[in-house]
Amino acid sequence: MEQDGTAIDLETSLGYLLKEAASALRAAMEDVLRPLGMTITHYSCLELLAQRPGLSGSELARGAFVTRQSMNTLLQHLEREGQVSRPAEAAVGKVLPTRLTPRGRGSLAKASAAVRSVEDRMLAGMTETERSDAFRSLTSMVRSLRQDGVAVDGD
Amino acid sequence: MEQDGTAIDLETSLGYLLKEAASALRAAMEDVLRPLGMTITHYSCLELLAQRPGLSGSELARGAFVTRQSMNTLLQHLEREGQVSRPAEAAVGKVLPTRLTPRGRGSLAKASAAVRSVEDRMLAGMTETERSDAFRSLTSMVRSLRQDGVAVDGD
DNA sequence: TGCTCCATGTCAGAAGTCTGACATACTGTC
DNA sequence: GACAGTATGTCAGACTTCTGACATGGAGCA
Repeated sequence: MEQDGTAIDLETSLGYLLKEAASALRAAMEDVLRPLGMTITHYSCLELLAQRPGLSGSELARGAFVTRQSMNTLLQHLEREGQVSRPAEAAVGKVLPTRLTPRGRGSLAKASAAVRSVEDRMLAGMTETERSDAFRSLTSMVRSLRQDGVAVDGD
Repeated sequence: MEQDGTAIDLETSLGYLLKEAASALRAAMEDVLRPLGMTITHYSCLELLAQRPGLSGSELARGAFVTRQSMNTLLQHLEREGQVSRPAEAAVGKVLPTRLTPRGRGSLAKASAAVRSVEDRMLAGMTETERSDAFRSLTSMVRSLRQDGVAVDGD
């Protein structure tokens, strides 16, 4: 039971460091979104819809890195609150294209500014080289990890 | 409501890319840990204890990037299952130093091997330059984001 | 000593997300 | 046309984590 070879050194593990960075970003985003009564998934959903109106629930789920069931719960909530709108029935297939309402756009404007301040702070603490290195290496990490079926929506 | 300046371009956002990479890693780890009946936080807790025996609940929480309340729930569960042990009362202060039991070490051995396979796959898909670039830029991101109070345990 | 401040452990309840399951609709393959 | 395979939306239930709150113990300071 004492094989040293199987242990993972957390101090030098790239996976641990990635988790640490993601955790720091998540905490910082939650800090600025909480005063607005918004969660990260909530914000992500609105931001995705602003950039690509008409996205389906499943597409939004993939873009926000949650299951389509979780996104469905959120969408029903947002629809009741009047932040998004969906047709009662699908025009074609089962896909229900979702769109932002003016109210949703208003919520997003505040949230987007708050999130931008976090991202700006993050970028301000990095050199130009570090930024492009981060972009390149993170892209490579994603590609490596996606080799087999490791989709978020795993059913 | 239509200020283009406030929107965040998800395609080029380093924050979004970081979340994407972390999500891919999380999904890959869950895929290999689920057959072992273990969650990521569960595994993280055991791995931390293996490297630094006697860690307190709060310290484990910080190391696993969850609140101390969540870690407490997990520790009570692990204690009932006989994977970790804690003294009934604190020797000094309120701190309850936690240690792995032989059973816990056994669980960790399997989990650690599984997680290592994921990390190896990730690293195998990256060049040596990308690995060191990732380490450097992620460290910089963490430092930038930690500037103000963005601790995991936020109370 | 007495006081304030901070860290820890814990309980209770709420919120978010997940897995499992089902019905339905499109796609391509024979 | 018939079929299997895949994708979507949804419901139900369970699990994990979170926020809020409280009590306790140590550290620093007047």
